Amino acid sequence: MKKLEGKASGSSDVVTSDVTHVSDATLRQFMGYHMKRAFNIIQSDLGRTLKPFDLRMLTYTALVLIVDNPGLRQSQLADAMDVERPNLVVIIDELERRELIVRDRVPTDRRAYALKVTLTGRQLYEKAVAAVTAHEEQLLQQLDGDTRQIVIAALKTIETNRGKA
Amino acid sequence: MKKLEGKASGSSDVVTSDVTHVSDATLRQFMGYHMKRAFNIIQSDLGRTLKPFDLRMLTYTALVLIVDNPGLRQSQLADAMDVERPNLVVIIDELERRELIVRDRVPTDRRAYALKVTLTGRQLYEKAVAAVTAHEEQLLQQLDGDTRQIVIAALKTIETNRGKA
DNA sequence: TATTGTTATACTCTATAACTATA
DNA sequence: TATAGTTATAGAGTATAACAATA
Repeated sequence: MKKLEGKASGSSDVVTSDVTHVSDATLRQFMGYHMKRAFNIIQSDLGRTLKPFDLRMLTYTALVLIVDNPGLRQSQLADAMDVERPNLVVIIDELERRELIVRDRVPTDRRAYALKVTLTGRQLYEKAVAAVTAHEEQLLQQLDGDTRQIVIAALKTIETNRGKA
Repeated sequence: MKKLEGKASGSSDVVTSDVTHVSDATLRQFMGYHMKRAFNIIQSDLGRTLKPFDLRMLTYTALVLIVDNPGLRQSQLADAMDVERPNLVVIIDELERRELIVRDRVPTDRRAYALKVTLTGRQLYEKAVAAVTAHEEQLLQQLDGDTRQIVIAALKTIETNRGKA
């Protein structure tokens, strides 16, 4: 929580309602509050890192998953990305328009597409992954390996508890 | 990462591109990836918790900070919430329209408003905080106190590194 | 009947510029 | 001239219903 300077109420005690320091006492214990703030920063920071490649977090994630899983179908990718199928369509459209991936037909199921990276896509992937790795190293430089692992494990646990709360 | 069932390619080896399990090998090391997934879950889960009170994460956070900091100004609140001032206006509008808070004039600075909770607002606050606390307890039940503190400390560190990466 | 991808649509959150009234 | 709050607006992410083609 940022400590807000505010304007001191002066030497008099007449003005009683001036807030010179914002307290987040009630929120401090809530994971969601900290998560949101940290995620906002990661999101915008990562956006800056990906801008030179004309990628956003969503297009970057989709590209990486397609490279790692050639032949992936859109519904599988949507599931893996935790994105609704309709919202994935525009993401795939964009990657295809830029000729970073292709939509191949699946011979055994003519409803589906097998997503594959192109050479151009793979080259962009290499550069983008390197940039993101360097960026994360900067962002997390003060956290040691053990701490990172604890955090990642905790985040996965939260995932697992989805819907139970 | 959810393990996707996929359809087995059958007993033959002819179909080579069927993905039966989505690998996130490249993404697994990225904090931003896990953070996004966990935050999405917290966000939607929390939304469900706050729905009976007709609150969202943003209106809830604003209400709590106003209760904890009577007389807070909008610009201070925007700063504390990491929200742009224009975006806070509609949040405050909504809370005021529902008579949960009031915009009092600051006598010493007629440009500013001193935000204060009403009795109705305070009553909603009590119930909402209790519900959110219970919800978080459910969501984080598998994480012990030490782990939670490590995670929160890590999230704050990320906040502190804002813009450096 | 069920599933894959698609279209259309709506709502929320975020970000910027420009205005007003005060300081 | 700078600041507090506001208006307008645009972009991005998310969510649901309904459709055509195929299984």
